[in-house]
Amino acid sequence: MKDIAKLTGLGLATISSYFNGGNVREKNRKKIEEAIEELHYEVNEVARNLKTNATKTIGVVIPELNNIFCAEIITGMEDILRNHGYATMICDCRTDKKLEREAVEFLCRKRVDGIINMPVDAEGGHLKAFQKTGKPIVLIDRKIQGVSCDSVLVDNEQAAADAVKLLYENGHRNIGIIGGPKEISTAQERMKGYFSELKNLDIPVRESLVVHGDYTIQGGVRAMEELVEKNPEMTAVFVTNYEMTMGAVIGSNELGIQIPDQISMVGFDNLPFARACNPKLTIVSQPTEKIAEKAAGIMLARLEDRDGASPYQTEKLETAIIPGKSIAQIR
Amino acid sequence: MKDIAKLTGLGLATISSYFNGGNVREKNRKKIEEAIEELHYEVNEVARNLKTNATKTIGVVIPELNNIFCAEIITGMEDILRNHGYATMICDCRTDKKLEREAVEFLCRKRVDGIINMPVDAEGGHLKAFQKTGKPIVLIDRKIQGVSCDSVLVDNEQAAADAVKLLYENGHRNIGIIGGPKEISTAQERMKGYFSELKNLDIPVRESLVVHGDYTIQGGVRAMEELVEKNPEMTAVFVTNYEMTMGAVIGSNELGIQIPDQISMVGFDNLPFARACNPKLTIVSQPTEKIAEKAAGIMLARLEDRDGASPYQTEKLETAIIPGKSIAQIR
DNA sequence: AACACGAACAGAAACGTTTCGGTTTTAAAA
DNA sequence: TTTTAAAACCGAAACGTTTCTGTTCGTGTT
Repeated sequence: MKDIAKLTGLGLATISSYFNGGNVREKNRKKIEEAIEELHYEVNEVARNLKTNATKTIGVVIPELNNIFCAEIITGMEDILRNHGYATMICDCRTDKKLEREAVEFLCRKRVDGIINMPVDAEGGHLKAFQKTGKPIVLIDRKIQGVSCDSVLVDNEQAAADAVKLLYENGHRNIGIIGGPKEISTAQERMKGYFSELKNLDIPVRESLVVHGDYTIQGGVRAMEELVEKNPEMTAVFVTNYEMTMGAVIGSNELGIQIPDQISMVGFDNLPFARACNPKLTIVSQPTEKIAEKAAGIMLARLEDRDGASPYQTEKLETAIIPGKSIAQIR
Repeated sequence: MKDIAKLTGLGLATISSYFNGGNVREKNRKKIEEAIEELHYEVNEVARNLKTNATKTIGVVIPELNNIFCAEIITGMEDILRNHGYATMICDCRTDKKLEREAVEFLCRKRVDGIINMPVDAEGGHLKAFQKTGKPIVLIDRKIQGVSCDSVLVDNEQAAADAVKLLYENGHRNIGIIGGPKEISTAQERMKGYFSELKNLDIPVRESLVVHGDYTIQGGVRAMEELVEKNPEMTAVFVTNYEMTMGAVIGSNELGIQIPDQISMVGFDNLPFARACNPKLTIVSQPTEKIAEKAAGIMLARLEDRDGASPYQTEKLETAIIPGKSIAQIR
């Protein structure tokens, strides 16, 4: 920049102004552009970062990158953020609370301008330190108790209720559920939707029809085996996340159970997989693209608006059921 | 840091030395640590970056984040890199050459210390500008002509040959192939492996058995339909990437073709999906974890070693065939 | 006790920007 | 032409480190 100043005879401030959209007289603008060309100048963002105390980088902490649900959301967010000049630093914490905390600390040290987090630790202790910096946090998919910040969620209760209702309408009364880890809010909500809809429909809850998996493929396999073994009269299963849906499909394949002839199934997430199943799976689909948009949008709003005082918002998005052929009409 | 100096009565250089693993007398070390505690000091990495002209950040440019193959590799790399203090900036270029170039430019502006790229543009023009900075580039999965740098690849030709051989051993003689885009090196190599193994086995090539897809699900569906329509005598199909494998499965489901009774299949990548298929799919599996390790390892070596003059290396890793139940023994 | 020598320390300069307060230029109004 | 307000410009200081060039300190040797 000094060289440019020298070459053009202008002051540093003017050059800086040029780069930051300030007002510069046309002929000077020309001179500057010539100088840039000649010197192959490129602004040093690091120096700028130091001075402005902002890195134009936002950190993303997620439980598993190689989980399509996460990957889809990140793809969407990264796109939007990058189009606004923000880089995305991703940290995969392998669904481990300790690693999650470390990831946040790491990003903190890297001085990201904000963090988007799909939390593993429902207590939220891992975010406390970062929050003290006053920089924005956006939670996605799962809510957290202690941390006051924006979040974008999905109406999981409604999603589960819809799934149960759909099965009911097709004549099913013995509907099993493969739920998620009890401490994760999405799992609680989906479970709640299941219970409330059963109650709604005057179907008594049977404990043996309720199994808790751990949101993994292997967990889905085991849960499916358990359900089938314990409930010979069961006619349908609702599986509450993608990995376990895969597991449930694997499980029924390996048990030799025909879907939907012997058991009907409603899965969760990932349309391509559902479509690749034989028969095509009926699933609850989450609006990943919208989640990404909302999360990135809120983050950008917090970062660009100086009137940061707007109250924290919680977006709740609707899911949809994508019909397949995995539900048998019975009776 | 100045405050720390003031508080301890030490000089700036000593404090800096303390933070960079230099020698500091024990009592001074203590003093410094107390001061840090009292001031809640944390080093400002941005300032450090400015001074050292390194950001401890490496950029990753890939065609699609939400493609398990990419996601798995990134997961592995990110883990390793972060454990060495490096952050990972991910750019998903949506399999678009123009976006890929923009991504590289973006990362260049962000002053990443190196770029790991799974290239979309086989010409490699998008990397030229970055290469001029003298910073390291590591190519993964696909090779490129013009750019001289390290790369870590997979032995695609062997992979394809293995698949064909396996089908042959099970009695198949009319083996179709769903190949990838002609300009992508992995697709070329897999195709080459198919041809050379056929030749090896004295099976004449039939043009109608060779279809080029575009590495997408939809492309796989279409390719499968085309193959089936054109080749009533075909008994087996080899599909050469994950998305198209999914597509081929979808296609045969929708055409009502039984696997493996009517057509045998060997797919590519993603064990969980293969296992979830009914029947379980036999696939060629790429060593994503190893690719990640190698790529991150090479990158770190380039960054840490000052004798950067070591010659560029090209790692070629072996694939494996994971047996399923999608191959029928015929004749 | 004097000496030498390496380890430990000190201070200033530099990295490349932005920004603040103040000055000059420009163009419109009188 | 003069006046005036706004627009454009200038240079120094600052952001928080690292590093270079010396200086001082500690320790073991004669």
